[in-house]
Amino acid sequence: MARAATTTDVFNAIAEPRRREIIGLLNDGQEWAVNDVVARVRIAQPSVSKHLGVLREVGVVTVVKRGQHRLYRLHGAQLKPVHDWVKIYERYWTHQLGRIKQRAEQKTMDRIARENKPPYDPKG
Amino acid sequence: MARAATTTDVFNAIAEPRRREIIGLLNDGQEWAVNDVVARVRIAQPSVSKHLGVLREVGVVTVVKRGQHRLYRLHGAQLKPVHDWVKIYERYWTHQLGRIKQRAEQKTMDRIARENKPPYDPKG
DNA sequence: GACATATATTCCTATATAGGAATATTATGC
DNA sequence: GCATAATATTCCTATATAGGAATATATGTC
Repeated sequence: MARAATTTDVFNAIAEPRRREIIGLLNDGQEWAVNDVVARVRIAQPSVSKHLGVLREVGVVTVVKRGQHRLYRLHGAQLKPVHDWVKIYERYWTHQLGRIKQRAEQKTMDRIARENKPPYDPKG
Repeated sequence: MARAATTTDVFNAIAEPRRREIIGLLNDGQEWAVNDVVARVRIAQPSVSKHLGVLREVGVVTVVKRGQHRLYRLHGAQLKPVHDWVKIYERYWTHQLGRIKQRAEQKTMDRIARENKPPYDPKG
């Protein structure tokens, strides 16, 4: 099987750094014509159109026609699943204990982990 | 150019849902042997090994050998860049205004956006 | 209608997957 | 040393990119 399409979900869509860059631009709450983006990120216009297309397919941007322009707007709420997912792991970098205390806690976890393993029977 | 390698950064690594699933398992603070993971997620062992390899390359998991086992442990701090990035967009879904107020605010933003555009000169 | 502007689409290529199957590697027990 | 267990690696294939180049499709202007 190949890798999932970039349009499969928002996780795949934002894996591409240029798409994150574009999302960052649109975060000013304004509507952006394609050429506005082009002028800022210095990616060729067809590539920008394609990236915007991917973002639109996953709902991260919306688009309206106005004259010969297509105005893109960020629909940031679509990024929530990423936030929800990664938030689960927040405690790994926030809630800063001192290094020493942290290491002690780590050792405790190690011991507990060893005592409790295995959490289930692979052959069950 | 092809898509960036899954091991390029953590954004690419977590785009694959099965890898996120594995990360979720390891979040119990314990060490997991490969077969423990295999028994839980019902992906073939070679695939699990490969997924763990990708996660290891981007530093999301660490591994130690113990006997014939390889014990994988989550190093969740490596997920911080994802959190930092997506946190920028938190205001799109938290800080809940009522629907009506939200829509009014939206219209205000629309007007401001129109008045202020363009924020720079594409031909400058 | 001719022409320019804004944007999308098509065609191309190199590259890299994810999974399956088979096999290799490493460690353990006897 | 041999069988077994645990894990990694290799080989295969279908698929899907991202970007470049060229072109197509509106739309606006005179």
